[in-house]
Amino acid sequence: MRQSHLFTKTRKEIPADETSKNAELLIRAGYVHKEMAGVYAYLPLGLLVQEKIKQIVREEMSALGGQELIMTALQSKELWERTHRWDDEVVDVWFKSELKAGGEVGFGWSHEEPIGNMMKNYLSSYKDLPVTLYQFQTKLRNELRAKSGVMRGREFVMKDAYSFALGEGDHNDIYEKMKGAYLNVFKRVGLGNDTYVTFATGGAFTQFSHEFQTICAAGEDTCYISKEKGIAINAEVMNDEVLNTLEVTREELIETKTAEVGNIFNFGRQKAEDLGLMVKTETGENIPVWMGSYGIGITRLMGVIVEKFADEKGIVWPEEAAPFTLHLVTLNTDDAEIRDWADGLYANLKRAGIEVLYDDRDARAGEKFADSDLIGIPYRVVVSKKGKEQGSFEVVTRATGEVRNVSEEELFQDFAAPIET
RNA sequence: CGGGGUGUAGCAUAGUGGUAGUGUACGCGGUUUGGGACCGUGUGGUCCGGGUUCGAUUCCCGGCUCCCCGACCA
Repeated sequence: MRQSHLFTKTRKEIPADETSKNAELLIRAGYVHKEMAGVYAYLPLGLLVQEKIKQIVREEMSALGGQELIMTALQSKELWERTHRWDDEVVDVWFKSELKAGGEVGFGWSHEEPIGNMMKNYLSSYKDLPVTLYQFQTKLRNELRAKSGVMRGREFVMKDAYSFALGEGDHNDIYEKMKGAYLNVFKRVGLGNDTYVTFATGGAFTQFSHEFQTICAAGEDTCYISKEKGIAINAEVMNDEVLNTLEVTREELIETKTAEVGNIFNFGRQKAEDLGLMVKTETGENIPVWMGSYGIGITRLMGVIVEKFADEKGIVWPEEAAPFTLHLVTLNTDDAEIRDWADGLYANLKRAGIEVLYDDRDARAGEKFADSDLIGIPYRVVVSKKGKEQGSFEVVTRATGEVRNVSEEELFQDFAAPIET
């Protein structure tokens, strides 16, 4: 994409109404627009990042047999009443509205009930199981207090998955696969070393649920972590009994601020029983199915990535989450020869399937570099008169600041996308 | 939801009971051109409703907004 066509602009000033690093940088660099407290629009650059993260999640969900769908934003009052979760006293994040024809609807803050209910149409025999579904949905939650930029909004994108299995064995199999898939996701977006499978409140069906907590100063949770044992315990369940169960001592654990980037939850048969989601067994008996639900906050994950990798100059995207792989920055744009050279390189890079943002603007070097640092694309390729004389480009790694001078041939060797076979 | 604060131009800010100033961004002219350059010039603004007053952006009341702390986060 040509940067001269990008409608967003960067800003030098820090927005007065943002104190979180993620929102400050995402706004300054032109990734998001704040519509109201806790509600952000995703602009072209922000949408590219969001789609990158979604694609990673999609690949991992697909790999374990998940099927993608999309449920509705409007939800049935009667359905939620059936599971006693319509009442504002029980669920305090509901947005609700009225139908003109009469009756109330809710705006989806979760989709466990609707998806479980819907599956009554499609699951009738043990032969239909197991099945895992997932979606990317904008969740609407009437939070009393939005905060931490995109990390805790009233409107946010979540990947939620739901599994349906005949028995505990099959369920556990899916659950463990899901755990592995989640770890792959966090590894791929560069958070592998700082993300822990965390023991947290289990609810009615199991002693624990598992959260995926990433070490992050801007996070809202507190965990006790042992790096050596790879164990993390959410402060909310931390006690002697839990320590004994997990065979770990208090002294081994370090108290750390974390952000919850995902969770996986086992409902047992209870949820299906509440909803009347039954299948026939081999012997003709009707039994409720075993359900699990699995979430990843896509937009929160984006915020966590910004928080963790940004430096004093701006955002630093890990390669797999970056809106583009290369930031092609051309200097000396008043020189037609240089401009043609850069235009040609841009065309070739695109043809080679490399994702590139081309800063073709007629601006000074300082401004272009400052913008490039702020936007945070992993590699910057500088085209200049100086380089032209030497027949090379300068490649700067955003994360480390490392500078290399490479020929066009070397550039393509380094960045050309592998041919899909 | 309890407590505290806030609101002036696209953004960031100053100031005042009597013509609202600066930076940035933006337009135009010129000098520059490898780390947000400079000179000149121009466009653009007091959250909403009520009250006090000859006159309110300023003072008072109410509302809304946004931010922070706490609570909440199944």
